[in-house]
Amino acid sequence: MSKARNNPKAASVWDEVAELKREKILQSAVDLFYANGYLPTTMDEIAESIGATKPFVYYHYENKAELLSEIARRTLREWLGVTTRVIEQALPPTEALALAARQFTLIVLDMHKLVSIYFREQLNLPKAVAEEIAQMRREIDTQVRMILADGKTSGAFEFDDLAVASQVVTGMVSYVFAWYHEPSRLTKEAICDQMVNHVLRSVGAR
Amino acid sequence: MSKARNNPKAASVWDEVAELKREKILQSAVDLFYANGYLPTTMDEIAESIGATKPFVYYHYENKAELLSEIARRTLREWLGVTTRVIEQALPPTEALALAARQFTLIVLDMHKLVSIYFREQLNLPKAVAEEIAQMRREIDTQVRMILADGKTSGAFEFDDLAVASQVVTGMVSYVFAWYHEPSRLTKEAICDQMVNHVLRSVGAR
DNA sequence: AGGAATTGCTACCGGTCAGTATGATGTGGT
DNA sequence: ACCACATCATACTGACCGGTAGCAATTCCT
Repeated sequence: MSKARNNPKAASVWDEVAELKREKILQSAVDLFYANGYLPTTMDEIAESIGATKPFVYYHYENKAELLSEIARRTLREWLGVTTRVIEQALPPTEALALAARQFTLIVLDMHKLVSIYFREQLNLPKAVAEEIAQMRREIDTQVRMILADGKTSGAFEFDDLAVASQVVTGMVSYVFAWYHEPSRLTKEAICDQMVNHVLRSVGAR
Repeated sequence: MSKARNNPKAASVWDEVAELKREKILQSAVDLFYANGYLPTTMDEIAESIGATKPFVYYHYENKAELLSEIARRTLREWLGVTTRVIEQALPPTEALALAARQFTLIVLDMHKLVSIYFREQLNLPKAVAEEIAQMRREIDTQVRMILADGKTSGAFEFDDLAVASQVVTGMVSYVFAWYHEPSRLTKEAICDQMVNHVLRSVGAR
């Protein structure tokens, strides 16, 4: 996309502008994908909603699938970041799970259009990207299991099957995307607090 | 669809045959919608997969959206049936919630293709059907809240916000559709057992 | 200023697909 | 035997949309 320039200073300015355009396009795509779905949304609509034309979009993105891929990648990147940072801190299991649940929920709330699109449109991701995303999900799952297994052996948690518990926890939190919408009666912080409590209780934390 | 016939006996036989054809078509649609998504699936594919042609399908179903609508209706009908029957029994809150969670989970497992399609393709439902389905969801939510509120006032449950708790419970169970697939390491009964435990703990049942 | 590369638009193509017009075939009633 | 209707196939259409070719405008460097 960003062709090499002679002047490195001008190049960085240029890159910044191009990045801004890409961001505008993506935001437009997010709004439309969220409201009308990925397939029914046309590239013309995306372009029109920012007062541009289809070739403008194609100049900045390879194709339609690239927009969806970017949305999925951003979502998973954030989630993976949460679990990775929590693991690194080596906290006691209850605190680790509480922190992960809180941050995870906050991401679902803050990026809830992105998250919704990701869940709905997984099938429309190009094969290669789907595999890449699946890999990230496996990593997240592994890290969640580490926290849960840690808590089970230490007696902090109480549940039967590790795989089910891990899916229950991620499911409970992820599913917030399906019912949260703005304006909300509760603040994001209040919702996070509640979710942390529910998550902790669901795995039998004392 | 089923035109009135003179002979009532012949009519009932005819109806039975027609119903069988409709069912075959729907099963084919379910498999294809599940594997490839609603929009990418063509009516030709649905017809072909049962060795028929497109007009055959159109003779038995008004249009493509009717197939999706039927899938959504069946799913919601089952769920609503569960909560309604549980409420009717007027059990103590813990038992009521346990029973509802178990049956709800079992439906997600048994009809997991239908459930997956419903969640993914909600946006593609015709406006009228979407409203009809939303109404059923509200009824389910109301009934779940009744059970939870009952348990909270009686001291059997312990949680903060009723709306959040209700979504957490339904979410946890519904989300099973996202990770369950056959063949499964655990039996359906084992999964139901686990889910009941997680659900009860998540609302602080002691 | 002049030229070249970057950036964007107008206009079009090719393919797909829901839905249908028309007619062939079978089946039951009389 | 013959009609009338239900049932389904062949073949088509009309609309839509992702993607692109080719040209116009703008900008940046010298």
